[in-house]
Amino acid sequence: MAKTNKNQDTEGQILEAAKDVFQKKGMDGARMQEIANEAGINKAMLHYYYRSKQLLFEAVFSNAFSLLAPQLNKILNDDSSIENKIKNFTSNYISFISKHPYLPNFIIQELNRNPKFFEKIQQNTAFPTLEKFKNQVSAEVEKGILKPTDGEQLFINIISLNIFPFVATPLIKGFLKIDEKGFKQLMEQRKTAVSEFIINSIKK
Amino acid sequence: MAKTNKNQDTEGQILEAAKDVFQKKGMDGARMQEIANEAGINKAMLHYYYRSKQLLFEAVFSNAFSLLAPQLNKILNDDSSIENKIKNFTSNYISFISKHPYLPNFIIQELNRNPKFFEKIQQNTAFPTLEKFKNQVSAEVEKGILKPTDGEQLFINIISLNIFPFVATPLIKGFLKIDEKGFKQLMEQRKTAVSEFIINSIKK
DNA sequence: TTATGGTTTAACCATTTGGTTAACAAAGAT
DNA sequence: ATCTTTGTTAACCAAATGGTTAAACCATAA
Repeated sequence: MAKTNKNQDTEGQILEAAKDVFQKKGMDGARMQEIANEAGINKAMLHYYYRSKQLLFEAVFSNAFSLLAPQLNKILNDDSSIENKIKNFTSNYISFISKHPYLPNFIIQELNRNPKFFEKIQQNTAFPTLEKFKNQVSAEVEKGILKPTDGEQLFINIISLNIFPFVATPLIKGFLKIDEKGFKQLMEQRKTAVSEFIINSIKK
Repeated sequence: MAKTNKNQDTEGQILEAAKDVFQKKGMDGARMQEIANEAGINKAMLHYYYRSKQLLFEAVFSNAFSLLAPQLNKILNDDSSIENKIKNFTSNYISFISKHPYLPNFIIQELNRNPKFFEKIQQNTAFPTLEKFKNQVSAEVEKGILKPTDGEQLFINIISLNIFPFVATPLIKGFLKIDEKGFKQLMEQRKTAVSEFIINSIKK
């Protein structure tokens, strides 16, 4: 069994290895040889399947981004109340990122390196927009459910509180003098602490 | 006038150029030649004054970090009330970073690349600790000024809300469909919006 | 004036790195 | 069986890059 076909999904192995290396080291720090080693194949295969480092990188980046986009959609385009959305998003997002710890930093870093990537991605992925969220905030303010609140600022606050600790993990570990275990505990607490913090602030 | 001395502070020019290049491109993306060009001198001078890329980088990094540390001290080791600290810090920090936009991302990125830097820095710089802040939060909770609040989580929230938008600028510009001007406006609003948001949440 | 010492430069070097090539291997098609 | 296509590899290449060197430069102390 196994090994009937020659190409045991080499392409997939490459993408997997590339994901690991690129997410840990970034475009500039990553080495094609290291990706090949990690995939257990010859370096020439990387070019056979993906032509260039740049294209391989873009494949990984698109992939990562399209993993994150649906997460954001949960808060932007869903029909529950703002309060429920915040609760769900916070808890889900922290769970999700705990499984993909390099993801947010990778995306942010590479977006800073080359902001044009955003446009490139925007076309491929089904892209979340803010309109609905802003309207919903206005509506709930009007109804007296929320205090006067700017939807854009609220959106920034939500993603800041949820994403930042995973982007700045070493900084937080350093200041709080905690190790990986302590960090995980803290993030576990944040699944509820963050949404409470936000809701306390905006709910009338 | 001028040009009496041979070494017109070449060392300083190098550091300045290195700062620019390293902060924009990171350790891996930076090129010694580019730093030399930006400083308008021969590449060999970089090695004459700083021995190696690694050491030049560390000089820049230490410098950047010791610029940021005092900012954090404002919130950690100062005698005003929690509420006032948050107000002052938020406003000051956003002003400060607007003048050094690459700083937070640079530090976070390079700390992720090599978390050991933290220890290296911790020895040099007068290093802010969380003890005082945590005690103060507990005290104000006890006195009934604040709702029950965990000091560590509050600290994370404060720095998340203040720093994240500057780390993830391209992301935010993308989602909100705004340009540099719109972004600056938004950050200007945040000088008060963020502290109100936090205080609304924790004040009894 | 001329040694002297730090400063600066052009040329050079070894290594790394992304990418290519040519030969080979394994299936599938005929 | 043999031809053809696809997958895979070792060896190779040119460019880039961090770093070195030896000579030139130049302010100044003797």
